[in-house]
Amino acid sequence: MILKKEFYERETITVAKQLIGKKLTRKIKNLKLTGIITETEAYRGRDDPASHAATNLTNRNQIMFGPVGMSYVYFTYGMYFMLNVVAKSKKQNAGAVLIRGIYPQDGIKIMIKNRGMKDVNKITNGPGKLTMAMNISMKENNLNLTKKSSIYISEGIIPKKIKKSPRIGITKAIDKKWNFSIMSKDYF
DNA sequence: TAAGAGATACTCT
DNA sequence: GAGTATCTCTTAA
Repeated sequence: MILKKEFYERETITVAKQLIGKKLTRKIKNLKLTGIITETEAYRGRDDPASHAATNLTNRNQIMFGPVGMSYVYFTYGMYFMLNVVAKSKKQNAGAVLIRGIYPQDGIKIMIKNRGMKDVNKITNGPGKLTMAMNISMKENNLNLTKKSSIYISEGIIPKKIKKSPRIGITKAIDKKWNFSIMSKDYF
């Protein structure tokens, strides 16, 4: 079951928490790569200084102001792509959830090849790593994740325990615990 | 095993 | 021109 648009049309933080344990699918031609989402972060709009959408509309962040359930891919640190899903309630002007980590399910061999390292526990446990393993780049920006296409998110497992932490790699609003994660042993 | 720094290019001011 | 929602390697203990 692919998650519908309504799933994303809620408070960004709620969506971030509920995306934990869901299944991310990436299709490349006849290849299928999937993984269980293990870590997410919520980024809101004007009320969140750490968010790209904290300032006015720009070329890069405009997707965060647009329709929910779309992908928001951007480039950072000169090397890495980040994968986000637009998610916000009707009251918010903007918002998105950063997918920070997955645990590989299908197509593990391909992901190992894309990453050039063998340890399955380390090939997709970071936002820059998973986009590399799944071959995600700016071409995957602004796609509809609620439809069966080259990327989508569907029902996965019910996580046992979700951990809350401050968000990673930011300097503003570090008091907000909007990072959610599970350990692989907490899947069931 | 932990800590530190370099790589590298795009976006906004 | 400065800063960045990161990763990996190197070094040292």
